[in-house]
Amino acid sequence: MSTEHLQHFIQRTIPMTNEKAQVLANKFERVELEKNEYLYIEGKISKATFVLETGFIRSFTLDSKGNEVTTNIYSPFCFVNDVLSFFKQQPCTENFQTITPCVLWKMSYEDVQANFHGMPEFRELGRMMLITNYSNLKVRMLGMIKDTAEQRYLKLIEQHPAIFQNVSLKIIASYLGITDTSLSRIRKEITQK
Amino acid sequence: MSTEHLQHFIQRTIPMTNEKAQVLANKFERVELEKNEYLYIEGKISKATFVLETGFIRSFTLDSKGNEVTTNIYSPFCFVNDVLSFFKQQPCTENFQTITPCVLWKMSYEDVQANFHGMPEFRELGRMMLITNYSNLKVRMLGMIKDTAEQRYLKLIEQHPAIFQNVSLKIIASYLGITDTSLSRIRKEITQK
DNA sequence: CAATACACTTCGCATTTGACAAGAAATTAC
DNA sequence: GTAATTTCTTGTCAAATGCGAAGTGTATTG
Repeated sequence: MSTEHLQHFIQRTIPMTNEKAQVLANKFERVELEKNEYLYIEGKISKATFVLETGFIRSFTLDSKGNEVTTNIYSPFCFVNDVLSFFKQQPCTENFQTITPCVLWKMSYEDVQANFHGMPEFRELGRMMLITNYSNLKVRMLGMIKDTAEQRYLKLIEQHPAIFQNVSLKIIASYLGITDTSLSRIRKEITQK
Repeated sequence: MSTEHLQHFIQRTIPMTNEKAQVLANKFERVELEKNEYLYIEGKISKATFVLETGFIRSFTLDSKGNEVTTNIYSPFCFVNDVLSFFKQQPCTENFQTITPCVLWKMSYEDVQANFHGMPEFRELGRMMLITNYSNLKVRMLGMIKDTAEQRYLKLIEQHPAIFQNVSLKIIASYLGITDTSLSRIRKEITQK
């Protein structure tokens, strides 16, 4: 299978020559997953890190009442991992599950370790993964604070319309921090305007 | 003024010899601030990074209705900075303000840059700053999802009792994601148990 | 095709939470 | 020490939100 798109993703993330990017891309293993398969389980230690090429993935955890709460929805191309669990080899704090069939690129913890010291580009990629994740989390956190549920919904439609063709409104609602009932009400109000 | 405590903080963060830690510590400049002074202003680019030795600081932003929402409360010893603004030299997304008089250790962006390449310990400290901030943010985010306001309140008392002697309940309530009215009700219920 | 499951919407009701205002207590300023 | 300000609590009321159930439409399966 072609690593062409993966290579471009790497170059978008960290500028480097085609050759270097090709070397890095070849260190990933292609993985296909069905719908509803798990990448990470809460409480277990992450053994691999992923890049998503096609499909949709969500991370979720349980609230105090036992309800599943979606913490993130991943659409391609992007890193998919529990960075803290992976780098610090501590238990995952969330579950990661495919929402649709997915094509992923996988690298094991051992492979990352083996390449980390020899290749500066590798370290840079790891660093960028951390910064990207942190940045996304912060944007999300501030969005939760500053915006109303309706504003978050409109932003999501605008920025990730593909999610609405592939992910159920129940999961989207949970990601927006509301129930599917409330989301339904919001959608009704918007169409009436 | 003695850099002794700063040096120990550095060594707790990244294990290194006393000599190395002393060199690093000496690159910080001691700063004293009054109550209610600002370290960072939303929209401006961070020019310095801080370590808090004594006092309390909060970060906050405005929600869609213009209310101040406290995003974090900092108590010593800890890093205080808008990491993304500092490292990527992009506008701050929050305001940082002293809640009490504070003693801080400051390093300018230029000094960090000047030392970053020569000293591996420096890079490590920067990396650890990023990881610590990310980890804290993630714990906070998950706490907001998984716990009730009462549970968050009890955890804060348990883990940072000193905050309750130095920070107003209005700010604490906002940090917990509720109004001061709700916090007052929670406190009442707890004492009645 | 029929049966079943699933996704989404909608209704009524209960609960939670916030907004506002009043008042008590504590702190600060002069 | 007194006045002024701020902080904290408490009550009432209104709005927002979640919950459970019912109903509709769509997709899936045997």
